[in-house]
Parts: sequence; C-alpha cells; structure tokens
Amino acid sequence: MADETKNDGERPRPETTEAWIGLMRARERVLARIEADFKASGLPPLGWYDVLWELVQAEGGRLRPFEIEARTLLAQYNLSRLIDRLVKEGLVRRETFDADGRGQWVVITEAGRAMRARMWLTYGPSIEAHVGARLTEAEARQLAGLLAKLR
Amino acid sequence: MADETKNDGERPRPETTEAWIGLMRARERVLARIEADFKASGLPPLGWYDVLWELVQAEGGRLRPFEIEARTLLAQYNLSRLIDRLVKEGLVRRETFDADGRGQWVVITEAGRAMRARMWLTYGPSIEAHVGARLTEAEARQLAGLLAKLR
DNA sequence: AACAAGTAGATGCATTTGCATGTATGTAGG
DNA sequence: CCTACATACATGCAAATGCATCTACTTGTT
Repeated sequence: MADETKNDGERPRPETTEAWIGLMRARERVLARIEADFKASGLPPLGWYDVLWELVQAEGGRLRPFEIEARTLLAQYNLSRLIDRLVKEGLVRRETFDADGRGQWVVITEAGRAMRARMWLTYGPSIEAHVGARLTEAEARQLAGLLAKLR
Repeated sequence: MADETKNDGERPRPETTEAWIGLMRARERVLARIEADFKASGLPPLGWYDVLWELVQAEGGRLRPFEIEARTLLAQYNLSRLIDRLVKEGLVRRETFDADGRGQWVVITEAGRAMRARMWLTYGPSIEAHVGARLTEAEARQLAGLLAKLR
C-alpha cells in the first residue's frame, strides 16, 4: 500500500528540508557540547569510544576490522589508522587470524576496557545533559524511531 | 512546572542513548548518500552550499565572516580558510568593511549564485530521495520539531 | 595447476581540520 | 591619553581525512 503523503518527486518538500537541516544542526550542536565535555575531562576523541564499545560487546572482546567498519560506519582507511592509534595507546592489539591470511583480529586490552569505562563516566552524563534533559522519554523514543527510518 | 518524564540525573536513559546514537548514525548514512550524489555530479563539497546559501539569503548578498560563522556553526578558523577557497574559485569576494577596521564583507559573486543554484539541482532531489522518500510529511514535521529541541 | 577476479587491509599523497597563537583594530577605565 | 582587555580574522603546525592505489591472500573457473 502506497503512502500518499510520501513523495518520490524531485523537489524536496519544506518539511523534508527542515528535517534534514535540523538533523545536521542538531548533531553538530550536541556533538560540540559532548566533545567539549570530553576535552574538559582530558579524554581521547569521542570516535575512539565506538570502536572500544563494539569490541567490549563482541564475544571474546575481539572483532575483525571489516566488522568494526560495518558497525561504526567508519571508512576502511580511517579505521585502519584509528586502530594504529589505539594500538599505540595500548588500548587494543592486533592478532593474527589463522583461518584467513588476509585477516586479523583486533582485540581489546584491559587498558582498553578501563578506558572505555572511564570514557563512559563522562559520555553517559554528557548524553543525558545535552540530549536527555531536552526530551521527555516519549519524545526520545519517538526521535529514535524516526531516525531509524533514515537508515 | 517540572516535567516528570525528563531526567536531570547522571545516567542516560536507554531511550536517550538510542536517540543520540540514532542521530549520529542517521546523519552519517544520509550524508554519505548525499555526498555520493554530489561527487557523481562533479560538485564541490557540500559544506560550500551552506555558505553560499546564507549569502544569497542575506541582504545585498553579503555577510561578515562572524555572521556566517553563527549561521553555519563553522569554526572560525575553518570558515576563514573556506572563504579562501571560495575566493580562489571566484564564488565570493572579500570587501573592506569601513565601519570597523577589523571586519570585512564576504560578497557572493554571480558565479557564486550560479554555483549555488547548480548545486541545488543535485542537493534538492538528493534530500528528497534520501530523507523525504523515507518519511511521511507528518513524520518529517515531527522529526524537525524534535530535532529543534536539541538546540 | 593456472589464472582472473574478489576481498582484507595498508599506505603515499594532497587536502582539510584542530589547536594554539598571532596581528590588527576597537572599547572601557582611570 | 594610556593601559588593559575584548573582538575580528589569519595562520603555522601537527593530526586526521579522503582518494587512489598497492600488497597479500582467497576463491572460483577452466
């Protein structure tokens, strides 16, 4: 059943444009605030969190780079070098992946787990302060639902 | 009157976190698609559009850098160099601002106006395709409204 | 086996960003 | 007027990003 209020045409409707602009601006603003909190706490870049988190979630605390890539939407070449930085900081280590000579494991270290936990101490409250405090529970749920449609 | 469903506490509620993650991911995905369209059309970076648009909107087709900064959320040093690039491409020009020796005008050129229009030919349909087509009119309006709360 | 094509990941190079700081001008207080 | 501080914008340098390409390994075909 076609939804008559959708639009497959070429020119965007005003609501659509506003939603898009709003999306860009909102993420920009909130991100700036969260990053400010991170810097104030002397933490590494926010982007590190996502990788560490995916690794913590993963069974055995390890993932293949291409799996991290899919989960985080990072570009392959960016991830490759981000892993370099994480390795240099001792937060993850690379291990050989025997079943495929092209592959490797990225394994989170204890220091990595500790760092993720430490980052969450800032990140969590920051999310709450800059997002949660501005939305009711229902609104947050609704927002998440609408955003999910854009993937 | 306090809204009991809001949360000033430290730990983010799950809905809040989902909304934030969703915000990051959605903008990432949609942006990637739009930028792909831009590249396919041989257009300059998307970020240029915002500056050109603000200038078109502005009276006399000109603004002070700090005004552009406020409207676009660009960092001062980034804007300074973005203007350099636009000047080099002949899309804007700098003019002296007599009332304040520290200031300057950034004026859009005819080529700049033409480029903005040309970019919109891709940008508009791209927004519609990647945002509009996924939301009903009511949803888009709702989304815009919720995002507005995050500023 | 031999080879074409695909996939995982790394890397050289140019561009862009972030950060700190610099320069010039303006403004307010004594 | 002089000094102190604020504002507007630029810039040197290091780090991150995008892009194209490279290497190494794997898989499917003949």
